[in-house]
Amino acid sequence: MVKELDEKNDALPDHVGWRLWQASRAWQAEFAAAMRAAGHVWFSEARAGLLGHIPRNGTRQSALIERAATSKQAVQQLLDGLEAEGVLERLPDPRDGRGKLVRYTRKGLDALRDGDRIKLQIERGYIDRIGEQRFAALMDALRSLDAGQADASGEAPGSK
Amino acid sequence: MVKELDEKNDALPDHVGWRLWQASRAWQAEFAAAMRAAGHVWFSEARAGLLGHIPRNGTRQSALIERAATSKQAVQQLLDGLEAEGVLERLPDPRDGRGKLVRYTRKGLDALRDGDRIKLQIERGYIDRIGEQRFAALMDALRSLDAGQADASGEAPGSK
DNA sequence: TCCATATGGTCAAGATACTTGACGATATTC
DNA sequence: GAATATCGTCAAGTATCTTGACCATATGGA
Repeated sequence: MVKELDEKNDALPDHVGWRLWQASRAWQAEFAAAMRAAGHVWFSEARAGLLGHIPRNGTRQSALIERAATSKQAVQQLLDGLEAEGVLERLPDPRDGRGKLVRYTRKGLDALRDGDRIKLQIERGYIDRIGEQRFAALMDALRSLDAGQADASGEAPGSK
Repeated sequence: MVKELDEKNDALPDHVGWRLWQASRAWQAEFAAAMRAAGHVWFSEARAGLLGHIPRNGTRQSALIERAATSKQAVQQLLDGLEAEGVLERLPDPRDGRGKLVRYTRKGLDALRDGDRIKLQIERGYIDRIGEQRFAALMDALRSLDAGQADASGEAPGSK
């Protein structure tokens, strides 16, 4: 592999968005690999994104749709898949004949447990890499960022 | 919309991975919306991810494949699309009969220019939200994280 | 020089994730 | 009750990415 001279590393991006994207991708790849290695072969990033919005005690499907920033149909399809995998189950909502409740199965709760363990492992790795202080500053900044936008931002698509 | 009592906010995730993912998604949504509003309707996140690996003076397709963490076929398909949109063009590599060079068209360079402007706008918004210091700490942590892993990490798939 | 092997790129087919549009069933509001 | 809104589903299409197979050109060594 010859290093061409006229292709010297002419500035790859170094702005917040790029850095966030790269960091997020790296984290997800590491996490997904560990989850699959732990036997949760059904795991995918899209599914993880949805599960992140489902608290341990379950939720109503409609509430889930509000939280996730996608269309209700996308949420539904992910739920279909997770239900077929036996990670979740859907029950009729006793308080609303139209609604459904989503909750974890035993298998789903096991996955959450493994996920928590893996998260801690990855976090330890990060602290080793950049130090406790930088890591704390990172979390602080990310939390502030989140808090600062909660209101504005965009509409979920497909909600016609 | 009635607030059910037994559904009170039972801990949504608050770990690095989740925060990074949310922050990354928010940034990308904001950026993509602004790009499309600026007339670059061909813009998508996947395409942006690829363009981020193409320096302004172009690159060889094979070098691009090394940088992007996906299969050569995925890269090719994205390039096909971007070429069809007139954002990029591919030329035969004069130094390697097999190779191709990828470079921006006028349209592509215009988009890069608008992109730079939008990035700065978003960055200013972030600084307004969380303050200069937190923002600097965020960038510092993200850069350290990136530097600290450059070596390890995973193989690109599909490279059989 | 010629052959084996590696590399750069393409074609094709399938899986996943997501989007839009249309539609029933139940709630809510007046 | 009737009009309207909400909840969920079905169906079809698009974008992205994956794997596998395949040529064409380079490269390295006998």
